[in-house]
Amino acid sequence: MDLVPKQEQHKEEEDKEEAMILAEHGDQAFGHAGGGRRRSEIKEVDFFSTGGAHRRNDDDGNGRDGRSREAGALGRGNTTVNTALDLLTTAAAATPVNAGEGAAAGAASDHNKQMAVATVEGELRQAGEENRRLRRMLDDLTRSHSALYHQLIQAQQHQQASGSANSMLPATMPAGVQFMDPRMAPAIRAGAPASFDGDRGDSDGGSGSGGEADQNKQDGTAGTPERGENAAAEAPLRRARVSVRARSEAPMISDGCQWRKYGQKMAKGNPCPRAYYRCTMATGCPVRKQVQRCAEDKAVLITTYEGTHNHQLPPAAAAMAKTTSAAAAMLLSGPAASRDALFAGHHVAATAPAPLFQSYPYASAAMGATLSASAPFPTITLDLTHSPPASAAGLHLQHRPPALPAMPFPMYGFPAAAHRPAVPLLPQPPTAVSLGMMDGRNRAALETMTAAITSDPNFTTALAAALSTIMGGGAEAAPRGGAGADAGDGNNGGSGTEPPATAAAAGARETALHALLQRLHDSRQ
DNA sequence: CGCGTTTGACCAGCGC
DNA sequence: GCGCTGGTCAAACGCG
Repeated sequence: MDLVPKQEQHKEEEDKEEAMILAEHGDQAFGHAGGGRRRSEIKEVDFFSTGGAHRRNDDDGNGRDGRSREAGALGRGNTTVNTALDLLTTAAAATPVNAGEGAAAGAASDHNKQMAVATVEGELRQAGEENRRLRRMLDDLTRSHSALYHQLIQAQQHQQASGSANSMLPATMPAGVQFMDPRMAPAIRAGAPASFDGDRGDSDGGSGSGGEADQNKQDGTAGTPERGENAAAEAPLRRARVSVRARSEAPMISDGCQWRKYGQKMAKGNPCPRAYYRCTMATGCPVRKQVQRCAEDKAVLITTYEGTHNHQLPPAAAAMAKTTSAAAAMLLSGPAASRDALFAGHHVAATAPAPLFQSYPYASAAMGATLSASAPFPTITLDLTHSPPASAAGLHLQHRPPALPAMPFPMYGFPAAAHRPAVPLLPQPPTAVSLGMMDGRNRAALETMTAAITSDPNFTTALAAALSTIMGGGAEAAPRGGAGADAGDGNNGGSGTEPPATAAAAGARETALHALLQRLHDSRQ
């Protein structure tokens, strides 16, 4: 698990990124001086698509070639943080000055040019200060995360020392992380910081070789140590389920995986049939899901996930898997008191160490998550259907509005609180965007975004990536959309009717991220 | 013809 | 032990 950014292999992209930043900021500055737009509008921030993170508008004449796909690894887990933001201040400032030197046609013209240059320099200084401030925030976040992670490792070690080998892993490992992405387990147990692992879950997710390897994992005694060593412990945990409630007219929410329907039953107390799907992205993948419409509100689609993927996931699928894994982790590692109360009558395999859950102080409330005590298995429900009313205009990006909206949806508070418990980011009730008011495409994209942001074990990295992306300038709202469109397209099983994310969804993401940043900023003042 | 869906049958767990 | 329910299987069917 490499928290260390892949700086070497992405250096070239970063260099190009810096050039892009320069161009854009220069454009902004002149635009401002001339009464035009103050800043280039950020059109899309895509955390997940293969190319979206670096996709941008070509208005500045620096259109990207095919390398953007490769560079897009940032959204899939490239932990590279563009920390070269300050460079634009000095480098960009030099450009207009030089441009002005050779154009001295007259005294009045010179004066105007000097005024313009002064304005530009002021703008650039402001931008530089803002960049530095953001970097400080990022550093703080990184430190906070490291501290929390250290707590987690300590808890693991403590558990390992005091408990049996079998009980250790389920007790300390977020179950979903373990099962949804077994590759993370060794690194976590070794104390290595987890990284936004989307890059590994996507690159060859659908390749035959990967499938073979996955099959080996599946067929062998253990593709990963924990599968073999903790087979007994896995059994109960695998029964944990994560249910996602979302308003959708589509027969199935787009989660990036391939599913095959293997059954349908009429469930008691619900006129709508329940469909059973199993993951077909790899042979033998044990993950299954149930899809059923809510009896009370047929517009609400209830998707329940169970099991662990034994294969690599495309970005979109990884995002959803992370959502479920985070939820499962919260479910299985939550504070004993509340969980036991909720799960009275259910046996939960292990008790989570307090430090682990301390990093999720608001998780349940923030995510709108509810725990079911009546379900046959421990089930956590992520209710994405309820959210305070808000203007749909919140979907549209307002570039640094005076008063940024609150978190677009409850889950946004989760990571902030998770990794900066000392900063009261969450207590405010969520307002802004109601998922229930969004159309299916926006919602799917937002859910995907939510997934990555809220469930990523290394939120700092995710935030860093997002910051880097945003600071990189306005990304083009590509027609194919972000949200792992590439990976999300060839999936959805037979009912793949959900379109890729839209620009509106990207706008929502931007707004959300701005809100997050604003809260971080406010919290520090 | 291959693949995915449909649908009735079968099985296991649970409560009474 | 029996019945109910959830979950899965597998043959039949439909579609491209």
